Amino acid sequence: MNISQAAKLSRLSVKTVRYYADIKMVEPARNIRSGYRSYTNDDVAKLNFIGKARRFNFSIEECRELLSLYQNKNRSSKEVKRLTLAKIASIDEKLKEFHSLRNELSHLVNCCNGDDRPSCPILDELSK
Amino acid sequence: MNISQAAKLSRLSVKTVRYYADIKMVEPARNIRSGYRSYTNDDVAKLNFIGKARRFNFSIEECRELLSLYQNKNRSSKEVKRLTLAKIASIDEKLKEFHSLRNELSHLVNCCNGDDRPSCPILDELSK
DNA sequence: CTTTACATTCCAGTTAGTGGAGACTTTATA
DNA sequence: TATAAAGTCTCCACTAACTGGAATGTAAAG
Repeated sequence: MNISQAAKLSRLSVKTVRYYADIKMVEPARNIRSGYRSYTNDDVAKLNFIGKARRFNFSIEECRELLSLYQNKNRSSKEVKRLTLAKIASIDEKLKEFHSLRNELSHLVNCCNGDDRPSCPILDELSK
Repeated sequence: MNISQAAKLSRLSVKTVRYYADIKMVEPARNIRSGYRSYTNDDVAKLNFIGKARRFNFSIEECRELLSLYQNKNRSSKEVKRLTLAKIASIDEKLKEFHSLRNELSHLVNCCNGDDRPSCPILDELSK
């Protein structure tokens, strides 16, 4: 199938699918006459896999690792679990950061009148 | 003072301070003989302000807005409060996303043996 | 006078794509 | 069959907010 069909089936944009070909993540065969990329169902399965992994916040490089584990039928689940635990840890870090940011900002907002006068505890804090 | 002194006082890197000059956020005077950037205490205060706002997750463009409000002694606190509330809302969105990611991933991890056998519910989910 | 430290500009790379131009192929319509 | 429209190709530029490095220039110290 052509790229737009593969894109539709994997719910990715054509541009993204082409990008994944460029970075050698999912390299389809080529139609010799037209030069068009020619995707198999297997290629689409890989695209789907990557799309889902990306939505799970795995980076492109992590997707590459997962994809190679996915394709290796003799792999152990240990490595996959390790990657996933690392991802959870990094998400936890971001959660912590954002939680504390949220707290600080909402504290400041609560102190700010938000009226037409110039006095502003938010700016005061930022300039300390 | 020269750029490295300004960088030290504002706890930013020299590269970053130079970058803020390039994008016309904090444009110092120049020493005519050497061409070196010459920072005043006021410039350092601005750098500090930006550094803090960046740590609060405000984008460069938002920093620009905040900085102009900061410098306008007749500003109303309304606008600052509006920007800050919008920032809180966007942080809340990210928190939500990351929370649900975390839940899904930790569910998968709990289902995965993490041993030397190939069976892996994480990969199974990603390939669905 | 030379070494060293600090400064300058400019170019490239980072992440993960997205947008657009210009050219070519395929498909649909008149 | 001619033409128009749709799909695809490659290549380049842009996004955010810096960071790293090269080549070059200036200032301070010994």
